[in-house]
Amino acid sequence: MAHLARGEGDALLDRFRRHLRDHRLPFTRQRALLAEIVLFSEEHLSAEVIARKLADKGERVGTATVYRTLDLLVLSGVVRLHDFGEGFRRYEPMAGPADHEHLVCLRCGAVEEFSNDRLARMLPVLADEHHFQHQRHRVEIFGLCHACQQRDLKGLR
Amino acid sequence: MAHLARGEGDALLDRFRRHLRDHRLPFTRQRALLAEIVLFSEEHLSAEVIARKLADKGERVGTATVYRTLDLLVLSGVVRLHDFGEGFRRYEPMAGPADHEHLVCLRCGAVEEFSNDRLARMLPVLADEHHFQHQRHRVEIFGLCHACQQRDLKGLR
DNA sequence: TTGCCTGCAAAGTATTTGCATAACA
DNA sequence: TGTTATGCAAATACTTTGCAGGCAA
Repeated sequence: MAHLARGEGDALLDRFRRHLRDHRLPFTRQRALLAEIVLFSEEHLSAEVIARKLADKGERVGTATVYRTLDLLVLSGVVRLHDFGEGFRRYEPMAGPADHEHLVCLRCGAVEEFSNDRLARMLPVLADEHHFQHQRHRVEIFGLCHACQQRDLKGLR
Repeated sequence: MAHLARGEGDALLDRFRRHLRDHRLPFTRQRALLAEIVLFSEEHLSAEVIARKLADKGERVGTATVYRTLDLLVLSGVVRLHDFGEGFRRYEPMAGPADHEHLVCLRCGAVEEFSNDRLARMLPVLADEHHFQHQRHRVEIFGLCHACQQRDLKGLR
């Protein structure tokens, strides 16, 4: 992960604030707290993890507010929603215009990102071959992350 | 869809029966009914749709049995489980050893399949470049199916 | 017969909604 | 001050589990 350039989180936060202002929606304490957690995170957070981070800070924020604010962040275009088929959703800061794909570790659940031009160019072409109009896509590779591979090697010795 | 060669459903059904026999598990009426619906389907069915198909046949099969039998079908390796992030899961007959990817229509929800050798070879390589051990992957392209594109064109005239 | 299965209903998990109160602009 | 948000709790959607009774081998 760790794709956010310094200041990128700030830019997203600004965009979020602008979105709220443009729609005459208040920038509340809860929204600020949530936005900060998600927009400056290097991970793909779940609603539950976000709620726990708030609780750890000593902030009392209701579950409904967490979900409603996440919706708002997605609507503002500063956060991207993911469903890796785990039974819950994850949220990550929108990292510039560059799309990226995911590597999901089946052992430890870690999620890494990658992007590849050749892949990105290929998918709309493949769609077209099937008379399908590509709008967006999702590529996920499931397997073992580097750390878990190392751990396996150690275990075998 | 429509990828199943004639007789392929029968082969899968045989494999399912063999799996049950090998594990000393009974081949019950419900399991036969469910297997038939899923293994001979051309679509990616949800548990709900499967239950409805059973009900339409006048068969009374409990929800729990539907889910438990689907688990069994997945375990036997004759059915593949999918989660397209719709809030529920879908099941499709395992179509030979050839992996395929999905085209999901955002308008009508139709799911088409496709496969591409170059793509299939590319993904393990990309994983490897990130020191990630590829086990399986998921490629989904979201957009408009041919029918929905046509419909749009008509609407514009 | 014996073990596994089945249906039902209750529990579980993640998320959404309704409503009285509270906070923002 | 007038919206709109918030927290709580109840509701929802899909799936899983527990249990008493019922089939398959």
